[in-house]
Amino acid sequence: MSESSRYQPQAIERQWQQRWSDDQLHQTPDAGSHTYMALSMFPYPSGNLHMGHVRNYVITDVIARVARMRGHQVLHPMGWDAFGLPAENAAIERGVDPGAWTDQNIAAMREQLQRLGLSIDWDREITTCHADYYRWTQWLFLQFLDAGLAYQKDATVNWDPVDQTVLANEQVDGEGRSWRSGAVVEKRQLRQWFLKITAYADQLLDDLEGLVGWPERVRTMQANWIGRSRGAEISFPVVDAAGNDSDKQITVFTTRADTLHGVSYVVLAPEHGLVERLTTPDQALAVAAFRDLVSAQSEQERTAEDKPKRGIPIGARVRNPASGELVPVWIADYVLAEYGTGAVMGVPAHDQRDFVFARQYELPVRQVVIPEGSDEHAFEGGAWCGDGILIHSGRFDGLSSASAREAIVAAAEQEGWGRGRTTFRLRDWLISRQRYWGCPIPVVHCDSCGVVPVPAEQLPVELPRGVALEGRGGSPLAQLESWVTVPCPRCGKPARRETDTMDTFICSSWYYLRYSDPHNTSLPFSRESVDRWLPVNQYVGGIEHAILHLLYARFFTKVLRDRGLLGFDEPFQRLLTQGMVQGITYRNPHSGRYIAPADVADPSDPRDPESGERLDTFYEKMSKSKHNGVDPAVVIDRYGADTARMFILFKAPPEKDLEWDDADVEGQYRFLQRLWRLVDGALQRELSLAGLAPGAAALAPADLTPGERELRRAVHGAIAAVSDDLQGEFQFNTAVAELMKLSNAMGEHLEAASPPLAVEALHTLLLLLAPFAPHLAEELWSRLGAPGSVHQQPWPQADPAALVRDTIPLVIQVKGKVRGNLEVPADADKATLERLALGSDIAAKWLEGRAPSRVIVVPGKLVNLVP
RNA sequence: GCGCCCGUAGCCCAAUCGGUAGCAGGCAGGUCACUUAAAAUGACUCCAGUGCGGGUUCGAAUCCCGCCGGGCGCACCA
Repeated sequence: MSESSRYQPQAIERQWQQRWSDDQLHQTPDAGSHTYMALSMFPYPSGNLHMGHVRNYVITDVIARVARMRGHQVLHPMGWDAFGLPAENAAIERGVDPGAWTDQNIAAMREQLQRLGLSIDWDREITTCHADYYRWTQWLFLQFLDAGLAYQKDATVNWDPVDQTVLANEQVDGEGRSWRSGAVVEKRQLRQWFLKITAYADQLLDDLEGLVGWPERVRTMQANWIGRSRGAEISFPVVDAAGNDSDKQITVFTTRADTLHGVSYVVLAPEHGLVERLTTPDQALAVAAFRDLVSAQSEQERTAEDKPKRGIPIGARVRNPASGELVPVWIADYVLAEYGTGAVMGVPAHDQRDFVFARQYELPVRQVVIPEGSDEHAFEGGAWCGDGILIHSGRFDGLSSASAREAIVAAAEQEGWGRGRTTFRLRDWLISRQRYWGCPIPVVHCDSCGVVPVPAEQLPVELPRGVALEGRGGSPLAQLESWVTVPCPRCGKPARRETDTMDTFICSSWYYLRYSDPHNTSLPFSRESVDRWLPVNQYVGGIEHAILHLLYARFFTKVLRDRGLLGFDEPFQRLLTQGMVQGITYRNPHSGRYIAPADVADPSDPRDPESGERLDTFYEKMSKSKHNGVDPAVVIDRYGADTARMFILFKAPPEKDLEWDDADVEGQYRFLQRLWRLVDGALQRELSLAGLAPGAAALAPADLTPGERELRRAVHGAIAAVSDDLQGEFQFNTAVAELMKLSNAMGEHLEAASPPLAVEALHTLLLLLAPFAPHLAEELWSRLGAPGSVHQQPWPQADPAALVRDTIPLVIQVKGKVRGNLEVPADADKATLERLALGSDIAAKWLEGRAPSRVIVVPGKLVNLVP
């Protein structure tokens, strides 16, 4: 018979990848309604596959493979988020063509990806920077334009001085830094294109509730970002010097209409449009100086919470529409022009910021709400910001805050000085970018006709090639006069193309839809295809897109639904946010320098190779600058893709961070070798899966030896456990552990087992292994003579009969403490268990003859005797 | 400041409804076997009482309260 052999992944992996590709094993079926779409967030083609990618795609691959074995028609595609600044920067630095550079990177990365043995349907690959894709990005933009959801406006926007372009709010972090370049953004006044995402704010928020397959924290992050706040707008008429109402008024937004009678001043944002018109001549100079001061501050300085609040009265006064009282108008740096109405009412008694401000400028503090059940609240520490009962509020006295808010809004609406209103923190999405390597915005500016959309049949508006990129700022396209000047599509007179390109997040807001119909040349996708495959059953990607991409994609889906292009509300049914891959990191605590692990002689006592200083050791996200990265290609070269896959899946639960550890990789490699030897041993015995009729289920349990029964229990226990780990929450780490357990049990019992049982065990092992280590499973499947591909087999079913035990160890507790075990029949009822327990030596010893006052019986588990 | 998540052996991690904390699994360590030796392999094995303090319960890693430590989000949003 065959000689024993060694597991050599390098020899088998490429061969199977080729075979699968030749056999079109991963092609998406076009018939059937039992569809399943498994999707990874597509990568930016940097040219280098890193471990984070590997983790992402391996997780999705296992999900796709299991779905296939469970009988679904599976769509598991891949594509490239291929517009973006790295290509343009490479062009500027090295003079290469961004398109060619990107295509090269894609080729390199595709090659690396294919080495992982992913079951991707490459026929559906999409690339966002290719005209056959971005043509439809432009087409969709025109849909937004047509729906009134795309518009231009002058606005204060975030300018990234490093990347030389504007950014959306979502792309600036809490410290005011660009998500890409890390540079602190500047504020600029520019005319820009926006998408009206705020029109969908309510839906985007409300529908989060239905996304039960999403991690709670992603949903909260989005809810926070959208930031709905229900309140009221109240208008304060501006009065003239004599105290009579003028035709002007200041409208404030408040969530605390109940505190209206406590207003002691009204504050405008320094940038508010009314400031100039309302400032009295005697205050004009001071106001101008103050506004200069404020505008000189960065956003960050201005919004720091601990910063003292500064303000100045502008001389005007307004009348409180509820009390008739006249109060002064101020401007202050703590009021933001962009939020609400850019104006607030100052209620020092009931708002901490107003309180601080009032103390500083000696403005009156008037209490109009008292905590329920108390008298007056002392204002030593600050404002009373909770709800309570109204006082000093005229006709609203005695109402609770909640009912007062309603009553005051009702009165305001009736009397015409206010109304209920909801505001959002969410801003419209700024999508213009002053860069070259992006999707051109398909509009033309005509002196006679204004903004004219490029007619759909003229799409794509192709990105001109051979543009000189110098990185000097300003839209590179604007310098290409021959491209810019076009006849107006409407009147034919000379007009100018829009020279900004779109935010690349637009491209990624709909790519998942295109996979359903990637070669469609008359539409971005057909309604039939998109409704057949989408929404995505399982989406997998990094948490860093919790707000950005995931919010934009949800917005797009809703708009396209309203345009009749698709028939669902949400794009991603379930979302798995995988954790980071971290590498061991050494840093010299004095110099702050990162030391590559290869330069650390003794990991148990890490020293700086130059100075000999002791190094700090920790795990951090892999990155070039920290020298803590592990190259997937190196791991695959050494151990094979299956080992890399198994390690990544086993080392940590998918949503947790994973600490890369070479020793553990080695351990996984050993496990796969054990499997190989296990099968090798079976081949020595001339066992075969050729007939594939295990027939073990037909064997009466009574005919089995104890070892065989143990083996069957292990086999079917593993089926049950792995199946369970792979549905609902994905617990790949415990699923792999179950495989190890099974292999351990097989190591123990396989040799002594009769052929049908051994065959059943081997068969099952390979089926369960297939999604995790697809090459090895296929190779062993083939070596055992089984027909076809292991990847086209149905997922195994556990036989409940195999799991049944005759006796179980019953735990005897006395007063909740474990005192011993008793072997009892597995099917014994409560009364029997109680009798057995009470009659046991354990009970006799610990109860010392007393009868228990209480007996708790948990069938199949334990009996607790309480004296 | 507000909200969410996490804390179990030296390390990574398990533990349906609250029901024997690990014959879940792995890494590292130790002993032994095989070997001339080593590697590889196999067998056995050491190690925690679940961050801390209370509470509920017959019984708490699991539920509740308060702390400590770590991570994340939001934060002058009216």
